[in-house]
Amino acid sequence: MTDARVAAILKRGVSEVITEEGLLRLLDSGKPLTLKQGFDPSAPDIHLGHVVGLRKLRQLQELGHRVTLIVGDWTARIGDPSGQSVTRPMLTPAEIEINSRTYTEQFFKVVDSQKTELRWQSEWYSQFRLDDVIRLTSRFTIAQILAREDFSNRYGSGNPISLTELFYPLLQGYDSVAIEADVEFGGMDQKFNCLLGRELQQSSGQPPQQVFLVPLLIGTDGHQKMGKSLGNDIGIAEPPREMYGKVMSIPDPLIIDYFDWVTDVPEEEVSEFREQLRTRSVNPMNLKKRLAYEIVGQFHGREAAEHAQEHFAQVFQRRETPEETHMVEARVDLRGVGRMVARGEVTGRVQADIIALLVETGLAKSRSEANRLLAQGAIEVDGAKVSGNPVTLADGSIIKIGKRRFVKIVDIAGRKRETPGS
RNA sequence: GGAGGGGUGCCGGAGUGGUUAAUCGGAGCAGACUGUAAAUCUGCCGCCCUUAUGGGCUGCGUAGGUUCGAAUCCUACCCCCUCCA
Repeated sequence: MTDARVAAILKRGVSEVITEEGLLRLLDSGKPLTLKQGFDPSAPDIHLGHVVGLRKLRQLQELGHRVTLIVGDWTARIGDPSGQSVTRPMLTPAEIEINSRTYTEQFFKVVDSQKTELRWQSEWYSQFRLDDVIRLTSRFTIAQILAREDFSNRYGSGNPISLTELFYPLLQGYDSVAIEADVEFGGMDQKFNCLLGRELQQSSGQPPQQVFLVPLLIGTDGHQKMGKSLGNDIGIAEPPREMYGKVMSIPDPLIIDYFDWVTDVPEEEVSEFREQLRTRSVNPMNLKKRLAYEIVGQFHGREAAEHAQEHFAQVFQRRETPEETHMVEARVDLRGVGRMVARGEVTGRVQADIIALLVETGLAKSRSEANRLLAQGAIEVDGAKVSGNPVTLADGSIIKIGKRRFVKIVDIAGRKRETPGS
């Protein structure tokens, strides 16, 4: 009776299910399943790439299944070698704690917290003794580990592989044993690790978990899988405008994948979009606007999505200055910026050292960078391009840097003069 | 333990005594074009002073040394990789 719903779940945003028969059998059994999802607390922010899988968890929760979220506080010490980068720095327990809190908070924006159990790897690994480690490692051979492509590539090209990295898949796999997982979820790059879990469960006398692999969403750069460290991510905790804008910046070929994997736009409509793109009967930008609207709406609500859309149209399409009420504010004492001299107390206008202002408000990393921006004509104040220093501005002036960064100046000193009490 | 190779800017990777803040590619930033797409073109891309011209400082694993002058030569040390055992 759940067949139609299950079929829908398996249709979109799925790369591979191992094994599909196994999964269907479990789903048909009527028993609430334990869906395993692990996370590495070194990266606290969830982005759309994660959402592809999280949506699947959510959908299955709605059929009555339970998610077990594993905090990888031990694997985080190693750093996931999936990919090909080298060993990462270890995290302190305090950092892990903070990251975990942020992570779970965001996690539950997609997944139902009522149907989720949170487990820490340290629950079982802190009890581990050397004989446990030996027992675990003895079940695998180097050849098995090197069967994994990124390991063998690194090995073949002479890049280092630390022994601890070889442990990563083992630990992740053993987690499945510890919680008796029925299904493990992950991106395609987790295939090897998930399969290892199956083997460990089998040799521990448990039925092997099914593996539910979702595709890897390409990031805003259009080339690499989405990841915070690559700077091509769209975080689900980002403010609506930011999120909307980032979606608008994805290259056209990604539009359909995004619709398909991270929105609820009906299948038929997505097919229509695909066709329109193919025949060029639509300006892709319009589809992207719809996409951005859907995505922002999913995380911030309809109203925020509408505002973001309007803001986008205003600032980037009509090239107007955004409403001040939503602008980032830079609180500075206009009399104290750099070495500039405050004049014109009466009108409130002062000659400000724009370079110092940019640096002090964090809009430029260094004075050199600020100078460069100025020299390249990237700075506007109150709608007029700035070509030299100093610059006349006042409390409430708006500075624009490049195409998309706007900052409103709030003069602390000025405010103080007006309201001496606060 | 032995033999060989290597550590250069965010990444890749040139450079083996001076004109090298360090060729080139990628990433990034800015400008033009535009749909905050792609492609393309242009400029920038260590820090600081300077309106600008220009100048100063730091920099090629670490610490010393040779030299008028070193990423480039010498010494010691640290780290990485490959092969043999």
